[in-house]
Amino acid sequence: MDGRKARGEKKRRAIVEATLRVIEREGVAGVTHRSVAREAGVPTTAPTYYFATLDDLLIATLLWSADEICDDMLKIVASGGTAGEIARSLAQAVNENRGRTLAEYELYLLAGRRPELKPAARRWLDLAVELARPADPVAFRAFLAAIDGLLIQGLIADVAPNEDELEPIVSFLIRGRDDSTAVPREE
Amino acid sequence: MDGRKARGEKKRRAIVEATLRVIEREGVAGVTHRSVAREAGVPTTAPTYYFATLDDLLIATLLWSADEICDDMLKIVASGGTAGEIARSLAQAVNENRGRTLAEYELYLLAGRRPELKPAARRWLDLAVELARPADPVAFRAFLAAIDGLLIQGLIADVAPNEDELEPIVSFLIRGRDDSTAVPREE
DNA sequence: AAACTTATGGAACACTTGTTCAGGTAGTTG
DNA sequence: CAACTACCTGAACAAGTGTTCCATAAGTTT
Repeated sequence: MDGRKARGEKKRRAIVEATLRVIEREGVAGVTHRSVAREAGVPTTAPTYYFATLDDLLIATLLWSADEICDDMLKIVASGGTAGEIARSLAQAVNENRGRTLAEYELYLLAGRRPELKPAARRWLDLAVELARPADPVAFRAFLAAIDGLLIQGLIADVAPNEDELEPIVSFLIRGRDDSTAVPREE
Repeated sequence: MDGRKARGEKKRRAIVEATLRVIEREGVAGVTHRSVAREAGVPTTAPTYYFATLDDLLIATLLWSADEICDDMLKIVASGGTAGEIARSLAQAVNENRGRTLAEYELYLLAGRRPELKPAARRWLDLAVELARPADPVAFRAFLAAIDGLLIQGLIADVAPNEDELEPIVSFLIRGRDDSTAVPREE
């Protein structure tokens, strides 16, 4: 094992994390080699060294962000996956984690223009289907679509909705899915 | 009436339309004074002349795009507003008009970072509520959220969904709203 | 510890960007 | 038709961009 490579891997990840922070703060438009380097506290040319092109850096950030989204979802499912849990998570996403959510959607749209990124962007959707094994696929797809819509609309609301406002909507979507299996399967 | 001003107004609008075309093609990232000028067939400095800053140009484009979205929605409502009509519209948005839809969502997110743009970005939502006067506001909000979700998820699907795939989902969302006003499936 | 390899970073380059500005031009007015 | 004014634009500039390159430092192997 080469210690040099290990250190490199670490710095590489630090750069990706810094990129996500830059996007949270200034949007994808604010991502430049220099701004990322400043944020990560590495030399100006480090991002160029680790990522052939600026695009590659954004792609790596999207992939990493996609992983995090999946992790978050697993946590929600693990904690029961009730309407209340989901509503709390959504409320957090558009309030405390507003910047992060905004960043995730900017990266989401990036995938709209890069076919090779699509699988990563929608990984959480596939994972959700796999975990829930919905009895009524149509209702479940409506539910998943509404999640995205609630988040994105929460981002452009004058005051972002809180848990209590979201809960009835989420509840409606779950109930509508199939009354007999109101709660998603646990593991 | 000064003919000079009339001509200016026309050119101003041409620049905004060119901006939207650039966003469709290359994304917000591709918008520069020069790229817009090239697209509109006007001198390089014309965009700067008509819009104090590049931001102002994007803002004007968002406002114009918001108007168009509202127009489209009015058309759908005028044509009956059935699940089938809505599904056809959504299918068009993620297929024939894919670029346009992508552009609209990029501008949407722009509003997430510019509070003053939020009202314009969600105008179609307010208009929808006004037109529908929903009996069940919770269900209607779920429906509106799902619209956004279906579009954005359609943009990152490997193959965008067509009218027939969307119709059951839209239908489910409308039916859930209020069983007594369920729309009979045609075709 | 010497030889070797790989990671690293500062300086530099060519390029594009947003924006300024002074002059010219077209439409309006007396 | 001459004077005027408001609109418009081409050239130019300073600032910031992505990326290259090579000298150097750091780590590994012999």
